[in-house]
Amino acid sequence: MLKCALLGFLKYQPKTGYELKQTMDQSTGHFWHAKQSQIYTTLKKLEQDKFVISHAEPQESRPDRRVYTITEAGDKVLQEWLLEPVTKPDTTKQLLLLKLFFSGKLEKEAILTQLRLIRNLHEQQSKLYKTSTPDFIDEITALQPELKQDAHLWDAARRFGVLYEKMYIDWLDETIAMVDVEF
Amino acid sequence: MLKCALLGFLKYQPKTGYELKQTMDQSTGHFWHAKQSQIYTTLKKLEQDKFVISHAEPQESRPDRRVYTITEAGDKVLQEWLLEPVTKPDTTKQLLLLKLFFSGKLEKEAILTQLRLIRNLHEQQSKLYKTSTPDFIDEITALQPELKQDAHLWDAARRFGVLYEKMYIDWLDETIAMVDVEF
DNA sequence: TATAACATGTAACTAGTTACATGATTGG
DNA sequence: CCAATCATGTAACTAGTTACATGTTATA
Repeated sequence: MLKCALLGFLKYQPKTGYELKQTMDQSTGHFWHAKQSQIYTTLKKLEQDKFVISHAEPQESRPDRRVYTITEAGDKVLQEWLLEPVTKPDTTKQLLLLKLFFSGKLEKEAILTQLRLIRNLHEQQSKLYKTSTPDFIDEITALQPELKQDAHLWDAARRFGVLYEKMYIDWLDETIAMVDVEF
Repeated sequence: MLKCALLGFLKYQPKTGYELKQTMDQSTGHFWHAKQSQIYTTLKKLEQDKFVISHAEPQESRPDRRVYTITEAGDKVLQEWLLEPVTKPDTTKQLLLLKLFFSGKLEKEAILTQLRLIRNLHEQQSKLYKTSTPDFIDEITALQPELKQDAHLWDAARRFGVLYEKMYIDWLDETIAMVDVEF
């Protein structure tokens, strides 16, 4: 699906592999991510399939920037993919839950330490999402009114992050309390 | 990590690949799953590494059951894995969010249909988790008191499922309402 | 003086999915 | 009679990760 994600970003504007990585990290990072190396190999495949074309922009003292542009064929597959409904919930893999599931024989403190460590991480993550974005939507709407709806959906995805982190922390607090009592 | 999950289950008792699949689906299914084929190939690797041993139990009119047992070496790696803390939050991939993120140019009804479809799925999923388990913990504690703590952690994992589905549905309702107003 | 940002990519690997192949028994 | 359950596995594939390789410029 990374293919479709890259096409999605390139639909807005042509970008290099390097820029795509940054854009992803800043926007879809919390629900879709990829390593730089995978982005480069996927772009190569997309170009073989003629869903994107690239041209090299020479630079002094740096490797050429290879800028990718979506083609009509690419636009078509993107459109088809967007219209094809998601028909099953994502099966997420949660390492922490897996480990916890098998941790019944561990010492109380080992479990609590683990849970508190993860709690800190989620606390931090939570803060990242809380930058207010109604403003941001107003700004986009003022500058690029054609992106108004896009901006609302971007914010919906951000909201998911906010609610997810809140839920996660609530669950951790409840679980920490339970371990405290039962172990 | 499937390796560790399989070792975790085999620690409780020897099982076949087929049984491991069923056990996973019923217990860790919502945060860790695997296809039957992957389970078989992973068991083979675990046996090469001497972390499990297997023996064939002949059966009439069916393939032999190949029952896997965890070895001492396997127990050791399991233990090490359990003690090694998880130091970063899971990066989950959410196909629905990815698609939604790029759906700004879709028709209002296409988006709403998609969101409602997913809402149904999560509604169903949600019901699966809501079977009360305080009873179940009491039962385990009565029959196998040595598993009492395990049972509490299994229930914590289930609780995560409950809270996750609730959060997801809340977010969907909020997003559906937003699309209704803004599109 | 070191490290982050810029900028590209390949090779080897691990993980996971899909499709195939086989075949009896049980329940609706 | 058809589908589900039991029960094993392989082959080919896609997806994703880790490690390597190169080299400049700006900033702290």
